[in-house]
Amino acid sequence: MTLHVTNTLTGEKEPFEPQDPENVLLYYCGLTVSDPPHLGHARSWVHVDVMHRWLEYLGYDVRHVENFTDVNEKIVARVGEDDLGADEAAVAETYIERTLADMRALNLLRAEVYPRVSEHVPEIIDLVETLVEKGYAYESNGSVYFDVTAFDEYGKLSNQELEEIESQGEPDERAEKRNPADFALWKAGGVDADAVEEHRHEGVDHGGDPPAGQTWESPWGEGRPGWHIECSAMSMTHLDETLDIHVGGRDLVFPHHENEIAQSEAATDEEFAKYWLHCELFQMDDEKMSSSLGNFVTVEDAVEQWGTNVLRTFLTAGSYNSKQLYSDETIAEAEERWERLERAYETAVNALDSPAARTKVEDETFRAAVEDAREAFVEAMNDDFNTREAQSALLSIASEVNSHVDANAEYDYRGLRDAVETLEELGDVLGLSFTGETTGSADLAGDVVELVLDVRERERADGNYERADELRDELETLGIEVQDTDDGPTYRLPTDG
RNA sequence: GCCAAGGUGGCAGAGUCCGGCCGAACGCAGCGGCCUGCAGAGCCGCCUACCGCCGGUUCAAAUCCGGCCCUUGGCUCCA
Repeated sequence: MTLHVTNTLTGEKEPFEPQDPENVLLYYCGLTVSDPPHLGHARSWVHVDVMHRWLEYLGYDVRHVENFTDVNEKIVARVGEDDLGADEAAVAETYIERTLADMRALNLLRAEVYPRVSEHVPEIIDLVETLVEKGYAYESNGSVYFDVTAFDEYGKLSNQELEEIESQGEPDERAEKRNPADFALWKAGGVDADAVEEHRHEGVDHGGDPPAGQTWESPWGEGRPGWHIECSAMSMTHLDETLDIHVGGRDLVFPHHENEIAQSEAATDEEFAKYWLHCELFQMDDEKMSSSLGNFVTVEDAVEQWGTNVLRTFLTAGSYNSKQLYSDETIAEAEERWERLERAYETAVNALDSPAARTKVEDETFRAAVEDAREAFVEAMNDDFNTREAQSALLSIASEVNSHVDANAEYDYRGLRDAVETLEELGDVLGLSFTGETTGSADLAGDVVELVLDVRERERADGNYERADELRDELETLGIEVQDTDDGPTYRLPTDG
C-alpha cells in the first residue's frame, strides 16, 4: 500500500502523489511568536515532524518550510514586559529563540527555512499589488482588502456558503470594507492600539507609552501586512506557487487557510496546495488547550518534567487528525508505554552482549514476528500517518523480544540484532531515541553534566583553558563526549545499554 | 443558526474510506500464576465491549443508508 492522506479540501483519504515524484513541498503554518510555545503547539510540531520523517523514509526529498509570524498586535502587547524586549522585533526575536530551543528539545528535524513576516514585506506588497491589479482586491483609506465575492470558490476548504459567512461578519467592522467577509491584505497606519491593549497581560507594568510596532512603506502609504497574506507570500517565495502539503492546526481552517487559498489562487491561477492536512487539538477536561484560554503547559516545562521520548510517545499516541485528551493519566500512560519499549530495547542489547546469544540459534517464529511488526508499522504509517498503530507495532516487537529472551536459554543472535535495528530504525520515524543522546532531558545525569559544563564555561571565559581541558578530559573518561560549538557546549551521554 | 469532527471495555485509543480475517489491536489499570533474597522488570493466563439510540440494506455491519440524541471544534486572537 502506498501513502494515503486525508485531505481537508475533499474530506477524503486520497493516495499521495506529489507534483514531482521525488520531491515533496511541505509548508506548515507556524506560530505567532507572542507567547511561550505550549504542548498544543508541540503536538502539531511533532506530527508534522513525523510526516517529514516518514516521507523521507519513503524516499522523498522533503522541502519543509515553517514560518514565524513576527508582526502582530499580540507581540507588541508584550513590549516592555519582563526582559522580553524593547520593541516588537526584539520581543519576537526572544520568542523565536525560545521556540527554536523548544523544537530542538523535542528532537524535531529542522525545517529548510523558517521565514519571518518582517523579512518578506516586499514580497507581500508585490502579491497584494497583483491582487489589486487583477481586481480581487481594493484599496480603501490606505488599507487593502480582498474582495471575497470576486473569488468564486471562496469557502471551498471550510465548506461554507458566502452568504452564511457574510452574515457572521462583525456588525461594527470597518465601514471601509465592501463585504463583511472581506479580509485585510494590508492595514493602513500603525498597530491597532485597542488590539494591543486587549492582548496585554493584566497587572503587568509595561512601562511608559504604548509601543508603536513596525510599519512599512507601501503603494498605499505606511502600514502593516494583514495576517493571512504572509503565508501565501512566504510559501511561494521559498517553495512554489503550488505546495504538495500544507499543514496547520484545525483551528486555522477558517478563516486563515480559506483566505490563503483565495488570495493565492486568485493571484496565480494555480492550485495553492494539493493536500491540506489539519492537526487536531488537545482536549482538556471540557475545552481545548490554547494560548488565549491560558490553560496550557509550556513545552519547556513539559520537556523538563517528562523528557523528550515520553513526550513524543504521548504526542503521537493518537492520530494527528483526531482530538487527544490531555490529562495526568493519559500522559502517565504514555510514559509507561515508552518505558516498556525502552526496557525491551535494553533487554535486547544486553542479550546480544551476553554469551547466551548464539549465531547458530535460529528462532524462525521470533524473526517472522519482528518482520511482521515492521510490515504492520509501514502499513500503519502509510495509512494517513497512523502513529498509534505504528506504536502498537513497535510495542509488539518489544513483546517478542521479551518473550524470546524469557523463554530461551540461548538466544537467536541474528534475530535479536534485527529486532534492535528495527526498533532503532522505526523508532526514529517517530523521533524516539533509544540511544540516549537526547540533550535537554530531565535526566539527573544530564543536569549534572550541564552543571559541570557551566563551571567549565566560566573557566574558559576566564582564560583557564588548562582547567577547562581537564574537565573535558575527565568527562570523557566517564564516556561523556563534549563538543564546543558556536551555540555553546554540547554533550552526549554514554549509552548504558 | 451555519460548517466540521466524533460517540467503541474501568481508562485511553486503533479499526469505520475498500462490510466477512472484529465476540473487536496496542497500552494502562485490576486479578491469578511463574520468576525473584525482597522489590521492580519480564513471562504466562484472566478480566471488562451485544461498538450512542432506532430503523433499513445484505447470506453477512462497529464498518453501508435514513432518522434521532449527545459531545467537541470553527464561524475572522488561536497549532
